[in-house]
Amino acid sequence: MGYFCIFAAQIHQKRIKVTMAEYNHRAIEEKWQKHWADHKVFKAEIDPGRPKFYVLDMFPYPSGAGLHVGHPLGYIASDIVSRFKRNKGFNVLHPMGFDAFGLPAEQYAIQTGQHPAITTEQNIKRYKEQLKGIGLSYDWDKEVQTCDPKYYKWTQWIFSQLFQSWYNHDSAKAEPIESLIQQFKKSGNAGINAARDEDVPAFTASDWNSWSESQKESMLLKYRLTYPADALVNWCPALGTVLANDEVKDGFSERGGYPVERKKMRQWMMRITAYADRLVGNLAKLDWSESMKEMQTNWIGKSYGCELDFKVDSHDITLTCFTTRPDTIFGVTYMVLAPEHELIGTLTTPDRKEEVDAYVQKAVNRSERERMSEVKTVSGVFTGSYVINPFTNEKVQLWIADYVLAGYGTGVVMAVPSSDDRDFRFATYYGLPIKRVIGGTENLSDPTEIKYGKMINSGFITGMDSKEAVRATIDFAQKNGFGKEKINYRIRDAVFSRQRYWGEPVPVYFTEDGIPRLIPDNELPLELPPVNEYLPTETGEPPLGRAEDWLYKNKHPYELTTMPGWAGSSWYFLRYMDAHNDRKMVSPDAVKYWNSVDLYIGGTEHATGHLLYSRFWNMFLFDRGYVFHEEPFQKLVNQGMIQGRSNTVYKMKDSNKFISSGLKDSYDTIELHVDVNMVDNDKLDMEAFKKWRPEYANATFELENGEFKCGYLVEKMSKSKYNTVTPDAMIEKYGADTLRMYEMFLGPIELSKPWNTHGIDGVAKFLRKLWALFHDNTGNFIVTNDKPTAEEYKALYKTIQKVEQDINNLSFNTSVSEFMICVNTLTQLKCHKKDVLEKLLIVLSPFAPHIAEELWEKLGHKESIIKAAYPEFNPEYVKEDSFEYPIMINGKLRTKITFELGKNPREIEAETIANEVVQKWLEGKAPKKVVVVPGKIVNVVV
RNA sequence: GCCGAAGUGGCGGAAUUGGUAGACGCGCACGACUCAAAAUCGUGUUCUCUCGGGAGUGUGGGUUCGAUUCCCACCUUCGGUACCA
Repeated sequence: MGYFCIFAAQIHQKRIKVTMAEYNHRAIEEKWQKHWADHKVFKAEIDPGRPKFYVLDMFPYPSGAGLHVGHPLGYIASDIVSRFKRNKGFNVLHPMGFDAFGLPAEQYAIQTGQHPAITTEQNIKRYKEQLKGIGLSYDWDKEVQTCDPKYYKWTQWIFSQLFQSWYNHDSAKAEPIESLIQQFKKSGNAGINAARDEDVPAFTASDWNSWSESQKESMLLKYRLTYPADALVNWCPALGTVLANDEVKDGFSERGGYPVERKKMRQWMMRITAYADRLVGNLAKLDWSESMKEMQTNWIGKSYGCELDFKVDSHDITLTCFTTRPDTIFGVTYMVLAPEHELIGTLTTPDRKEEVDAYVQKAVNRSERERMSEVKTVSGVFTGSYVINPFTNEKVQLWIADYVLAGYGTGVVMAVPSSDDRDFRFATYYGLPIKRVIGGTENLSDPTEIKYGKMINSGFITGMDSKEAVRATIDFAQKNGFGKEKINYRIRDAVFSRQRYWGEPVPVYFTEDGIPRLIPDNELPLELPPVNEYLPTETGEPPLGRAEDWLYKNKHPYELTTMPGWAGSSWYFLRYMDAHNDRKMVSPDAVKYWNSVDLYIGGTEHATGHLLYSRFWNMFLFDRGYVFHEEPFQKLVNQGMIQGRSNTVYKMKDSNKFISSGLKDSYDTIELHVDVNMVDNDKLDMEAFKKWRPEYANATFELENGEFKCGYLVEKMSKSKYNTVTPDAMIEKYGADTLRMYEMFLGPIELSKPWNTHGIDGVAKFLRKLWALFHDNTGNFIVTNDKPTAEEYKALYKTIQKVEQDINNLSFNTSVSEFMICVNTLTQLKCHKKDVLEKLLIVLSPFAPHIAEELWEKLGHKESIIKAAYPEFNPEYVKEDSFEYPIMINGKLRTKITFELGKNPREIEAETIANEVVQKWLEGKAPKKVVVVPGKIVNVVV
């Protein structure tokens, strides 16, 4: 590898000396990056006199591998917008920081004993160097790092605010907990419509007032927006921590891919469910992609329906089920409980006990993964009890089955085999009755094929339409007191505890009664204590249990779990506005001015994690008056992933001979990955390959057409596949400006595509051409003060117009094309005019800022091009003289007619076109008949 | 299974509200300059053909004078989600 780099660099330098003597990207880029940093050119300060624009990148987790060429795609796009907006006169806030708490640094610490802060710091340093090398216009004075105590002081402070708040559904916002206490004192909890735990008993004011401090506190925990609970969580034994739902994919951890199991543990929770309705409802107002909104909508999973009460036969028990299809109530032929349901013991008849116990045991012990892999299999058991359908007074069997989830609705389902697939499969398997209630299903072998229609066999709703029947049944149930309208959500409260070291400590300690108490704001931050090892303790406590003498006021134990990765990232966009404020999370003046993010660029992978949690926290802070906009991210763009393009060679088995790709089928070969840096356009550099590994030193090659061709694969970029391309290598070879433009040229930013270094030459050529156009053979800068011709202006203004449109649509690939066309045209016209260059540079500067600054300076400007005003588009020069419009003759022939400028064909009266045709078509031979198709086209009959 | 996005030359990708499909770049071929190579510049490059044309934007239909664009059905790829009642 080392050998190869030297080799490649030599080849490359030779080329540069000969061909690009003048355009020295290294010197230019170094010069301007230093200039920008020294003069703090991108510093953004509150300026009420200027309009603001906030452009945000999703800040990275600084991993040990550094950035590869795929990471900066979104950063370059947002940088172009930032620089463009600055030229347009906006005061642009464009910050960067680091999401620095996280598992990889901690795993590394476990292996090496090195404090994660040290590796994190090293990685951040490397990231910053790489980012600066690309010439991104960040205001580094606003940098934040989530692991910095000065930052996480405020993460802890937000936690405290959540702890001291409850959600009032009547006012539809979070309120201070004091207002709840006042109501409890006055009238108990009757009439309070709060987001709270399910198991809250009713109590009166005198109950409340008679309670001890501990009793009151335990009750308040059921209302607070963050609260401890014994929750069934996703436990990952390999990582030794719990994971949030969005961190689990198909039963495996998203990071590391370790198996995850269900386990009941005491956890801090975030009452995000309180905000479910607003989180869904607000999506309509946001300028996000439909797919992104869809993902969040599905994740929140709002469904309309009702709860219905079923009395259990010969018990004084009522089972409540949730259904979205109360209209099918007359088709209920049995009822099902989740295996975790708490009443199973009571409801199982003695003769069924043994079988039920065995089933429940099996179902509950099964891991999430097993349960998922057996999705389509049917299993269940009869309890021996019966329930009574409140609409028909019919007795139906009560079953237990694992297709019913304890966590959704009430854990009880009314089964309608004739309209639900799962119920149908279950009923068929166990021979339970099936009663058809929807018209049209009478003769179907699978009645679930028709889900909506006219109700049949359904008592008083027979003949109604499904929709109508839903309304009627809900009304009926409400009137008779055995049901109520209900909206159910799929989303669960978020688990907020991690059994980990490298995260924000939860600012809580416990008093003797086991009640959590907040650490006062003025004592924050609660800093991470040193520990001798980053593993859980022998007694199974989180790593913080190892911290010696770590007690609040020397006597109260602290909370030992830490916050999850998403805590720090859920509000960082606010901190950037006022990054160094040590008295407030962010000053009201700063939030008032910068308000919300105008453009947010990042990957789709955060749809149900970061982007949802951030909206939740921001909404909460809005409710409590700390920020002034409900939604944090107005416009969101998801950049695609850049995959790696791996190259492979085919080695003959039992030989050191390699076969060129096209010939491989005639031999028995094995496919091996080779470093893509030794391959150019799938042609292998054989000398470099021989030096790559000692075992290949005497390799031989079977060539085709005199060269050795490699195969290729599109895969994730990774070191082990030798397909990583770093921005550093590209910048060294081609320069940052070329890299920036090439990444944009690759295609629409939303699209995922493999990286292919090959096409970068085209962009590099463009910049060299631009440079060459304004320099003579000896390297002297040449511009003239002549007034540009109309033709030259046309080339320029077309580009100005197109690029401005493109930036507004974020379609940068076509802008790059446009620049190429412009420079090619100017080269052909031999245009060295100052006026043209000046305007072109301003338009180009967001894309290729270094070369633009350099030429700008050569033009004699003292101020950075950042401060230059974006040139106005002058339509005078771009006007076409005429346009052509297709004409139909005799309904068949087609020709074109040329029209004067300024008239869109659709704006011209069809008759006018017809007249033109009469005059111009077939000179001397007037059409016999002109047919006008209204609003469309003229059909001329000759 | 459900939801969403997308299918255009050898490749990445262009194409306003339906109006000359393939912009721009890569690659390839030829030419100029070179002793030569690189670089640079120029020409050509969807396929096919009997050189007049014919076919062509995943497939099959439809609407239209006209469809990459709109409608219906299907196929493929990618992303999300999955016993959510």
